[in-house]
Amino acid sequence: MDKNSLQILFPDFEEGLYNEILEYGFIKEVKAGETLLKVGQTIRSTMLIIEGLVKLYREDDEGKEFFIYHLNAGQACSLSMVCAAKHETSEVLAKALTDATVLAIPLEYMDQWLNKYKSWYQFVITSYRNRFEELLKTIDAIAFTGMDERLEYYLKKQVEKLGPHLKITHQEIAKDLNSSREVVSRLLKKMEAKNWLTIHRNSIEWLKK
Amino acid sequence: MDKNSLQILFPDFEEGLYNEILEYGFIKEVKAGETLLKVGQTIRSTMLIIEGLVKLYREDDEGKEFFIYHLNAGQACSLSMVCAAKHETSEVLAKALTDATVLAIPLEYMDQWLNKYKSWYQFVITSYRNRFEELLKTIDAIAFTGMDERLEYYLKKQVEKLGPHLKITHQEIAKDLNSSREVVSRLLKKMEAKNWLTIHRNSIEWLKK
DNA sequence: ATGACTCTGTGACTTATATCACTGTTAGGT
DNA sequence: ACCTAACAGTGATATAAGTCACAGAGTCAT
Repeated sequence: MDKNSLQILFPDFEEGLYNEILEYGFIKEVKAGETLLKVGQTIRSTMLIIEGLVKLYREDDEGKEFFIYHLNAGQACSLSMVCAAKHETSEVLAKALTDATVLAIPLEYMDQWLNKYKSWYQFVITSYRNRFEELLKTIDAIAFTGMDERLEYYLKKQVEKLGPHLKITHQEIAKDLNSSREVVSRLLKKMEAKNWLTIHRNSIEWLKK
Repeated sequence: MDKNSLQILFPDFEEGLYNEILEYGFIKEVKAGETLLKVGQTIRSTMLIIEGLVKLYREDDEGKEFFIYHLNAGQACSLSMVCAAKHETSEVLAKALTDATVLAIPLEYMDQWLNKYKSWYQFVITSYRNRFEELLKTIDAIAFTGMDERLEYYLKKQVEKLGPHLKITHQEIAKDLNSSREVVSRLLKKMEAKNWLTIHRNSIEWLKK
């Protein structure tokens, strides 16, 4: 980890802030599929994503996982910020979708920097706002629309982050949407008929728009 | 508005902060039913609720209103904080449920105080965390449970804020939950049979727990 | 190439919720 | 006291989504 790559990911930070991040942050590497953060886990540091893609889930009592949003390089886990600030435990589950590199900032610096660096404060506020918006959009999707639109919204989000060739099974999609494989299969068929996508074994190719 | 009543509502603020609030904040009175904040409206100040109860909604394209949470005296509209900080527009609809008094803080002070007053920073962070949690709980309710549990959760939230005598019609409940009156009526009947509540005209009395 | 396993497609059925149509009930204004 | 609206209850039906059962098709290891 060097200053240069930090600057590319977080271009608006101040000079001193880069130095402090390099001095006090520590790198954590996670393999694809591994869990970064469990529900109920105490958070001791704020996490900045340096490389890779992380998926955030909400979990219910029976262990069902409902996908809420992605975090990619250059973003921070807002939840880890709020929780860290209050020494509380996680409310969400975070999994690495690809191999990922995460920079952990011990919570004492998170606090200090908010007073010290305007750019850090802006970054934190912006992160909150963006996550808040994602949550609101998720609520829209499940409150106002049916599975067909939710599936479309879900696929679009995946495509945005991962490109049009999605390596994913119907079963996995169903799990993320808290639906069932058969329903997803049937809806995908309909979308294929409309030429929005093509279905392959273990993958989907998005064509629309 | 005097310092004393501020101290009761916001007991953890610093001396200087009370003074600045009194100096730069301005009072806004709203009648029950009035709209405090519209979707798309530019936010120029952060709002602290001094008196009354405010309901926050998410709105869809056709104007359907989905209830997300309450704000009561001593709380702040987090959304107004995030938006204000970025000079952006509102993503939610806020309505006064009772006559309400709101203290508006012009956004320039919101920023300054974060650097100046530790207690203000704590307050902002805590507000965020609480609203974030509410949103996650709302997602849980709609993603993982059926209308029966959602109705129960909804009624409990109302009772928490308003006491066990809820002056509300089935139609209004249905609107908040994005359901229909008939469904709500039937579910309420079932709950009445279980002695969780009694149904009156224009009101419900909560008995459970 | 065979067998085992995972992924996908599909028809039949169940269940929850929404919608429609209608009736009865209560409160308030004149 | 009567009329009108808003509110509430209920059966019938429609629709979306979840579940069950099973079959075919691709992939992998031996």
